[in-house]
Amino acid sequence: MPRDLRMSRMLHVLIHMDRHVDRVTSDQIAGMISTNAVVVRRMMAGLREKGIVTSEKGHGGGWQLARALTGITLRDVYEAVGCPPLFNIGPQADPAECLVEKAVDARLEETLQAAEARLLEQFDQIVVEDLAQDFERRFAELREGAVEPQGMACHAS
Amino acid sequence: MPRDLRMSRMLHVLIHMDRHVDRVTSDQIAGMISTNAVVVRRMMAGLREKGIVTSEKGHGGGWQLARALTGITLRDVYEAVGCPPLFNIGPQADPAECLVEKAVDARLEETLQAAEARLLEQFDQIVVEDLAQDFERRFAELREGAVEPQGMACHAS
DNA sequence: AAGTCACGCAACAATTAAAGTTTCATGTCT
DNA sequence: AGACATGAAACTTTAATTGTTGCGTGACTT
Repeated sequence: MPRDLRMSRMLHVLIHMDRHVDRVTSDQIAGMISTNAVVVRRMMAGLREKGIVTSEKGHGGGWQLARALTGITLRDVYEAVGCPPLFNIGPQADPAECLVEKAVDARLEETLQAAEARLLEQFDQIVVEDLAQDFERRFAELREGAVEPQGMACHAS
Repeated sequence: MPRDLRMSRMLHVLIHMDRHVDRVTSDQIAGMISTNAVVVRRMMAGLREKGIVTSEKGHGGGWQLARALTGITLRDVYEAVGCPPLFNIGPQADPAECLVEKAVDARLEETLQAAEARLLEQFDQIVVEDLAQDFERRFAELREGAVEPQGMACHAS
């Protein structure tokens, strides 16, 4: 299995929603991240449950941001997409019988847990607005340079 | 896909090899970790290339430890099994065109890289002997308690 | 010299979770 | 009524580890 892209994709979408559009449909979002509307709804449902976005059915409906990007941390988004396992390595899931294996598993788990805690702390300290400003810095640099600024808002705008 | 178990499994095997047996066949190792000999050879080949174990063909052959456990770090074992990706999450592999996506991917990658570097430092500072002593502590505690010490060397001894 | 044991290697099948797809139902605006 | 958009269920596809089978090679035993 390749890596879990949900968090990365949702961050991408949130910034577009804040900077470029007021209300978007699942189909438009699907265009941004090269997938289809059902996959989008699946992921966005998690964001809605966390109060990050709202959805409206029917004609003229779609998705809207519910909070400013300054109030959304990477941790919020990570949890919104269902807290997928952070690590690809580790001991087997079900507890071992062998004492050697138990000792190995415990130490490995402990080390990974500590790393996970540190990473989640990082996620707590970064808000999506930080990433949006990273984008604007890149955009400004591109305009200053000799190249014309194409691809600013990918497929969406 | 479940988690990558190779590192955990090889740590388990190395401790058994040091504490319980002098020379083991792939089949015996397969019995320890509940798999078959081919899977074992695949993983052990990496350890051999790193100089951690040696192998001998033919009658009476098998695998032997080449170094003391005090000289083998978790990092060594991690690299020996091929440096599998540590994280299950992250941005997509191929570089994005959209500037927003680029900014998101760069920041996420940077954060994960930092976490990876910290974790690998931890792996550098733990030697397999440390885990072996964890095991012996557990074993001693079990003998002191009222329970008989079964399952000391799992299926192997 | 024959036989057995054990690694080396190549090719293929099984498993698992994310991602992708299809279909239908529900709600809302014009 | 009709068009649009989300909600939800069921199924297929994909990618990587793991599991399996078969054959070749080397080494010890009798």
